[in-house]
Amino acid sequence: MATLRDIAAELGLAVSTVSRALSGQANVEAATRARVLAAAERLRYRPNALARALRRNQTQTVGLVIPDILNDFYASAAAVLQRVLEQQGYRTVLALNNDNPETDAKCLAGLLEQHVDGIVHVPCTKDGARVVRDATHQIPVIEMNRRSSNGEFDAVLSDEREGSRILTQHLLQLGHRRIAMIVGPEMYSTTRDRVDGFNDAFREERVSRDDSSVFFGTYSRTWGKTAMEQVMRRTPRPTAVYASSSQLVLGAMAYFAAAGMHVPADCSVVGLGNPDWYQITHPPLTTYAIPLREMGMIAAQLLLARITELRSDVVVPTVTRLSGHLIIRASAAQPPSVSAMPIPEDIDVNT
Amino acid sequence: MATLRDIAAELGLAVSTVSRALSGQANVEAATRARVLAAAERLRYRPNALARALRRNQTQTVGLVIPDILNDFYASAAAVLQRVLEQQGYRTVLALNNDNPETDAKCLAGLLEQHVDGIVHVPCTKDGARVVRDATHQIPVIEMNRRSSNGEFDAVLSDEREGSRILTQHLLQLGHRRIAMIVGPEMYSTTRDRVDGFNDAFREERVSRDDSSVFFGTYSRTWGKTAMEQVMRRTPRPTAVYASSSQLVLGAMAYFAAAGMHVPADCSVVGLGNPDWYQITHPPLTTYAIPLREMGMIAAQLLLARITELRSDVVVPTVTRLSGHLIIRASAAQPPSVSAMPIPEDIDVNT
DNA sequence: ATGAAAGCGCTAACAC
DNA sequence: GTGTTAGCGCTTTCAT
Repeated sequence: MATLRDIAAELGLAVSTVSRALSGQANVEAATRARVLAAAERLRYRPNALARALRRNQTQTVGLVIPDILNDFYASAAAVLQRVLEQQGYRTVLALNNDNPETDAKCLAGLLEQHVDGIVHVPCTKDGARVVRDATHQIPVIEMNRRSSNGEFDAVLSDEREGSRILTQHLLQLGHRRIAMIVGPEMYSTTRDRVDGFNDAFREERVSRDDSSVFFGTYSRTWGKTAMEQVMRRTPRPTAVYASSSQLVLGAMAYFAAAGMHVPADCSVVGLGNPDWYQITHPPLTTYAIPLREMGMIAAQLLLARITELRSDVVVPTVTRLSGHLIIRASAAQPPSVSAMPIPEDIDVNT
Repeated sequence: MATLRDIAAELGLAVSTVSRALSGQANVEAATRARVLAAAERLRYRPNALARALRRNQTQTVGLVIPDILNDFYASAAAVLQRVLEQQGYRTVLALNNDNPETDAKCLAGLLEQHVDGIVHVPCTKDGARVVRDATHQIPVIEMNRRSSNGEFDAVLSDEREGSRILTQHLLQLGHRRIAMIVGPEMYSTTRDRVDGFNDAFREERVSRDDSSVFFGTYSRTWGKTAMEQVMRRTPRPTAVYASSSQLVLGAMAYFAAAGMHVPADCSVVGLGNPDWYQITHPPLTTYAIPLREMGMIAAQLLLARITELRSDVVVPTVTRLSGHLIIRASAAQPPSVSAMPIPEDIDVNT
């Protein structure tokens, strides 16, 4: 690998001069700069980002810690975030925590050792990135999508409570009175927000929530299916289901297909989020789209701002909450006046 | 940030001793090591990966260059790859090239500057990662999924030609004679393989390919839809469609839904790949599943092997080609003896 | 078993 | 405008 020293030797200059020439600083004669550029080209010189980072004490790298790269929810935000940061000359290193606290801690620690300039984090614990705050070398952290309960960090969220309320209201206004809501672990702020929104809608519409219930589990396809089995065993049977993540939707729809039930004739369904394939489910899904791309963008910009910001005084954490929008397609309709359809037993959804 | 020097000062030791103690080397008295460990803990010492990398000339980092993080095709492989590498103590930095040659070159160059120890690359040009080979500092490159035509690199591929053949054969054996195949750009090795497999099947089944055709475009939802419009305008109309990527499937299915056509009654459909949602399309999709996770795993292992391998003698590039398997669901059936259904005009798929 | 010293490739303060 | 110097935090000979 050619280094500054090689160029300097080749040209009989000092390394510092070569450095200045290459990094476009003033105080270098035009002719000298030209010679340096030519030599750099000739020797195939590539700056060593490591050495530069060590010296300047900034890596031009940010860490992104998300639960799962296969989930459209995080991948959408990640894609935009990566692009924005790249445009500003920052690299993004991706770490996957699988919503596992231990893995999460490892990810964070790794990024710290790597001396990233900042972190965008989807927390999965109460404490969030406390590790980073406890570190001796402070770097900005932006929480995205979910929020830890320690309130020390900036956060970019979507208004899932509102989305949930709108979705539930839609169902209520269609005439549904027994609605099943399928969610993941209660410990995530998003889960609580979603449930709160669910309750808000009943309150607002002055409908008793007694006949409706919330099924807590995990945000997985399996739980979507299992929960549906439980839902359909209820008597009287719910007339609508709110599957609050794409994975849950997947499981729920698989259940209906395997059970030979028709949506929305036999049961209405609404989802949350809006991956591409929501358009081609049968029928296309009514859902509340969350502005994931915007969230990624804003998280990136906020992080950039925090990084370049004067480290001088204490900054007060900002919480940005973005609204999504209801997309009415065909999976939610009025409930049947009577529902006497028998429920099949032992359904195998894994086809 | 606490450094080795801080610990050394605290304990009245030399940095080198502290370094040895911390990195678990021999020649350190047990008592000394204990004191060092305690001090490190107390001062919240975190090793500086940058300094270590600069000194040791290896970063314990590998680069992964893929076209698109939102595409299940790449994300599946990426997820596994990341996990395997992490287990072996390597970080993965993700770079997205969008199948754009310029972006690709930038990604590669950036990774080189960052001194990654190796790269896994989905090439989008004839030359692939030639930039890396031309660099003065050689690092191993593994091509994944697609192959550049320069043959200098190891490659981990799936047998898409075979998959394509099997899928087409399935259609042929069901009785289809007019099959439309929708693909992306001819310049990708995968596209060519898929088309070759398509042709193989006709040859093998001794069926004339004259009534069937291949629609080249891009691997996008839009092209899936547009291509379908063109396909359905053909007379006589094809009885089956082979949409050779999930994005193309998405577009095609959206077309059918908007056109009010039924799969497979009005037209059979087969896909390629196997994202989760293929199970809940209406009807569930018959497809050829590609072992993406295995590919990611093998690419990771191969890269690790190349990295740790003696740099001594020239290695001859390995090509690993993995087979997938046909999944028969319900989207492909026998063709109707007669098909006289009119084709609707001006369909809006963007619902 | 421990210490001293050199140096990875770069930048930045300072001298000239 | 250019050179000299110091040093980022670490590993690794080589002495002792």
